[in-house]
Amino acid sequence: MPELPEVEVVRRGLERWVAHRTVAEAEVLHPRAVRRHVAGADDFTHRLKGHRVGVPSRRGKYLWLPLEDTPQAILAHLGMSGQLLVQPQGAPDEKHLRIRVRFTDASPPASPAPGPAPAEGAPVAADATELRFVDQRTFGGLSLHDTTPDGLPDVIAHIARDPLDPLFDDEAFHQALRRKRSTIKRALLDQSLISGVGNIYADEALWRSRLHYDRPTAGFTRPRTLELLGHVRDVMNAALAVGGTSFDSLYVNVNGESGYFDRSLDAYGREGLPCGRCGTPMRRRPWMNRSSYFCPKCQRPPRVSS
DNA sequence: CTTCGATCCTGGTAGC
DNA sequence: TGCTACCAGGATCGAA
Repeated sequence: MPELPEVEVVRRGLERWVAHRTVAEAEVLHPRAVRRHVAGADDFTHRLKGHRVGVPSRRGKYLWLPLEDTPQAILAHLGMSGQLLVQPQGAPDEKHLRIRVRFTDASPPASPAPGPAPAEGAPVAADATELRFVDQRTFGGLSLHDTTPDGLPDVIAHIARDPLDPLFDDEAFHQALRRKRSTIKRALLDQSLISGVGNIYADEALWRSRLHYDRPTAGFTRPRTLELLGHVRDVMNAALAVGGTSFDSLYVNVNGESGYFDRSLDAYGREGLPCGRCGTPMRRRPWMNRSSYFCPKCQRPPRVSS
């Protein structure tokens, strides 16, 4: 369940290992992984071939690799279980390998290869690596899109800036909340309002803010909105500081190492465990076909709650 | 127009 | 043991 910090960790890995390399060949092993590329798998592979990858960018949970000297980019979304791995060529295929991209050139010099060291007596060129998209549940995928003049893939123009973006507009976000007839957790997960927040960090930020997930947004005061945004940024920065998070064992960062931190979360997944502030057992409630975790004492439900 | 719920997918696990 | 049911959940789409 990669959210913004995990995706940013992947982006950094791609910048390190894939930027400025030229695509030799792409191979689609599962058509569903390119379903957002409407022209199909063959078109996807043909159009990648021979292009040089630029510096990866990210907005919210989306990341993309610009193709240099073209107005196009490879857009990636990891969905729930997607991984982008940089693996030595010849490493065994992962069980859920969906897309493979080989390059004509090596990684930048002076770079130790990711992954396990080559077996003794069978040396592998240190930078003979390829990019792999691995995804058990195939909610994620890759696709090629035209970019807008500011470099954004056109299909994600509706995705809002994320809270770590210097151009994120706190005041505009607050006014949007006030206009909504919605509740705060729904709003936090609405990628057209604020991007990059998923179920885990939403629960964490709400716990820190002592806000119940069903609280209506219309009555939010500016200080309350700003405090919440502060906590959203804090939980994301904390996760970034330890190299991304989530405890779903499916998630592995771009170098093939586990990106999950051991730090216990304060809310998510803590049903029945004591609240870190007041000791009250935390609760889990079914919510939008998933779960919300909260402290029933610190995070009181609104009066008019379903 | 906004809001909201169903749906996609697969592997792990709980329960019988 | 072997089966079923359920759970994880981001984004999209269509219904209300």
